[in-house]
Amino acid sequence: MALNRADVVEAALAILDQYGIADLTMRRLAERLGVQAGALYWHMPNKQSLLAAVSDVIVGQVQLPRDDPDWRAWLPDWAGRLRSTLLRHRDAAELVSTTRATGLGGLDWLAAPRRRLEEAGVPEGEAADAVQVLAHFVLGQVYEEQTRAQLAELGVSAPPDPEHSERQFGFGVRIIIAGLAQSLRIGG
Amino acid sequence: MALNRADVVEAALAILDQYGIADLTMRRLAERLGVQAGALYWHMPNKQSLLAAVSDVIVGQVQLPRDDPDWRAWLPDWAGRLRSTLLRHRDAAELVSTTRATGLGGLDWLAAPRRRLEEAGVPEGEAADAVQVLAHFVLGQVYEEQTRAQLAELGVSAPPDPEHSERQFGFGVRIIIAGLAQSLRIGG
DNA sequence: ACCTGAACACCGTTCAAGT
DNA sequence: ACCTGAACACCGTTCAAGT
Repeated sequence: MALNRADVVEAALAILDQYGIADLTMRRLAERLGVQAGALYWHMPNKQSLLAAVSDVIVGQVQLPRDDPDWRAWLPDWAGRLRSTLLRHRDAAELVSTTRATGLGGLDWLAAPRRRLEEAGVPEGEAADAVQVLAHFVLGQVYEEQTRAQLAELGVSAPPDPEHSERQFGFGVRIIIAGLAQSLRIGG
Repeated sequence: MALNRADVVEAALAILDQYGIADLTMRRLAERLGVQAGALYWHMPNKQSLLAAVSDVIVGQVQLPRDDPDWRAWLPDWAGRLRSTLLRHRDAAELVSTTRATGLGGLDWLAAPRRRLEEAGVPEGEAADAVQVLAHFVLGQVYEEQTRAQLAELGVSAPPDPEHSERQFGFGVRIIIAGLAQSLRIGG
């Protein structure tokens, strides 16, 4: 059977998970699919689009928290889910960061937290900015976690303490939520 | 005269500023220095180290704010200086982010803000975490600013509104400072 | 000590030609 | 419609050999 776009993206994600972003090359991907490298360009315009598609799949896996009347509980929950989804895929934070920066991703995965803040009475623009702050923190934090974990795998550095990462993450999220609560001066 | 490490790093920074990180290749760098690519490996162990060295030069250019009895004024000042230093060099946010994640940078450029918080009475560990939150935000924000600016240069997207970036940055910094002030419950 | 020349093992992308 | 084969223009890195 002939290949389709979804097959290509799925195989790319599998390579990412197993070998990391450095080994996610068009040639390796083609090999895994039993096809020549050039064939991939029938399904994708270029590598950037492929990476964006993989990024979309990953952030699409973030499950939204149940409704909670308190946005100060809902938002940390969401941030935690984003983090654990990223941690499930190798180099995911790096991939999602670059995709976000280039604006090539086709999924507006910050829409949900943005809407949650707007429901709480935060004006549109501020809700967008607020979610951006949180997203930058989560991506930056997980990026570092994932890089350090891989360096440890190579024996370059000591393995990172998972509890420390957890604490650091919680601390950052709390700070941002507290700052939001004060700056936006809103209720539940 | 024979080349030295400093010459190599300086030339690398010049290429970064002019052409961006994608064009900062060992071969182009060698060409600019009038030398064969292999010669660079006499001065640097590999490309990663070169990038880390360039990153060190950039973050080393951040000038510290004058002493201010109020850390709530000092820290935003520092964040603003970090941002403008990054904006002066093409792709600097991306470069510094990856260097930070890999831990290859030789410069502890977060030491100053960390110390400033400790002087204000924040316990060591919390000061480090707090500065980390701020750093992740600045890097993430500028990363996006720089990528969008380059996309606009290529005519791919509309040029970003500098006032919007400014406002968004100020908003994020304010949120984080407010959150810190509340979570750490410290004085001037 | 510092660099050349040349190679090795790769990349992403294009495109005429095949089926 | 979908893929092959082969090329183009690159990469980072190594290393014997030169000066």
